[in-house]
Amino acid sequence: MQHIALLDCNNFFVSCERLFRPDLLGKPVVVLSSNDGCVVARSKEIKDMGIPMGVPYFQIKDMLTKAKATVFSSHFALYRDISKRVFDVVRESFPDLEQYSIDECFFTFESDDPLIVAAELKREVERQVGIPVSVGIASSKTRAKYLNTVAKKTTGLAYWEDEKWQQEFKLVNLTEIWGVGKGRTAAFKKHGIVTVDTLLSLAPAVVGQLFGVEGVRLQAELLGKPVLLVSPFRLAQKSITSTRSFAKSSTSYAVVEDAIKYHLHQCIKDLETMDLLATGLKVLISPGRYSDYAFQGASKEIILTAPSRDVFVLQKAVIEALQACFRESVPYKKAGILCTGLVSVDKQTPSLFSDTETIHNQKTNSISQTLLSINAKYGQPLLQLGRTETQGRAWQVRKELESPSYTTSWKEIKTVRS
DNA sequence: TCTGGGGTCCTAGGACCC
DNA sequence: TCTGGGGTCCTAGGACCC
Repeated sequence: MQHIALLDCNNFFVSCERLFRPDLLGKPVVVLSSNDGCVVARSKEIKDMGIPMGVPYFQIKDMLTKAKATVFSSHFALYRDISKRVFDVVRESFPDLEQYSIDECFFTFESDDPLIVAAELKREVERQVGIPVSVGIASSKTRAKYLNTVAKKTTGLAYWEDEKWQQEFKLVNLTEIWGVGKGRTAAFKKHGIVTVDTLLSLAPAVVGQLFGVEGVRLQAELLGKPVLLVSPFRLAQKSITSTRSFAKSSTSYAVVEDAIKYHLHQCIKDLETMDLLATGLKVLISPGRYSDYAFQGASKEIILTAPSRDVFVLQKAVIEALQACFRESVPYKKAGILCTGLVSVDKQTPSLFSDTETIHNQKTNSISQTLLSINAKYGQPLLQLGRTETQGRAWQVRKELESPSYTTSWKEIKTVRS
């Protein structure tokens, strides 16, 4: 029988931090989002205290201190590295896995006793990497997702026979289902639909009429008929963004421009890594979401005459766009760049109008390359075109509680004595 | 004082065309 | 007084996810 499994790391960011701080096992730990803004990962002890996901740090700081919780800023270089190690182990047994997020993957397999297969994999990941994982197994992705949450509450493994689905699934609240958020919950509720069985009792045509294609898809998936397929092939990425909130808002053009340049460089670095070019760029600037200026955000899109990742071409365009949408007197709290229309370098179509630009690009490309390689060697961002660190301090993020780079920097590698 | 960042997909509505 | 209909393409914004 064909099964779809979802393997998910338990409290992933917390588990990564604990890997190098085994003294924190069994103790309350949280990891914060960028800027030390919100809680994005919680240990079981924290969840048991009733602290919800995504709550602002400042609101629960006292509570955490009282509980003697350990608090970390997020450390993505570490998490990405550990993530890769987890999937490398899964890939040994299931080479066609589909990586769904930094801490989850789907894979398919055939077996009459799926729990044995999953138990073996769980053991192996935990032995080789040390990150605890849970596996849910079912006949559709949406069902597997749900069983993963069941697994997390029990032994870390879950698989249900048909009978069990009939009995147990009926009264599950739709809010617990993958793909049902605030909007869809409200739409369902308007028609008196709250639990899984009510949705399943409707004819597909009715569901389609009321809730569109997404509704029909969801209904089939919940019935155990797979609509979303597991595929190892990642579709080409469609956009790259780099955005960040400032530690303090600012009305200074120079500060915002500096942030924009920084994000452009981050995007170019990603384009370089993925060997892609961008056809469009968008400059995004916005004030604090909770300030009086909340709706004064602005953005400006630029369509390039030819796909590019040349820092000279892009920076010029981006600064023009910023000047066009920047407003004096608005206190900006966030800035960023969105790259769209990504194309791979070998599929690049030369522009009808870009004769001169091509020549220009060849010259400037080598300068861009040189900048990138210097930065890659010495750790970025050492050298950036037209940018100095003089404005940097003004918008830099807070990251006061970051753990050492145990696995990605030789300088910070852990010393073990015996 | 202090409220994340990076993605994808869908839909409604405007612009445009014949 | 009376002012088309149908199609495509694009974009902004919303919903959702981790």
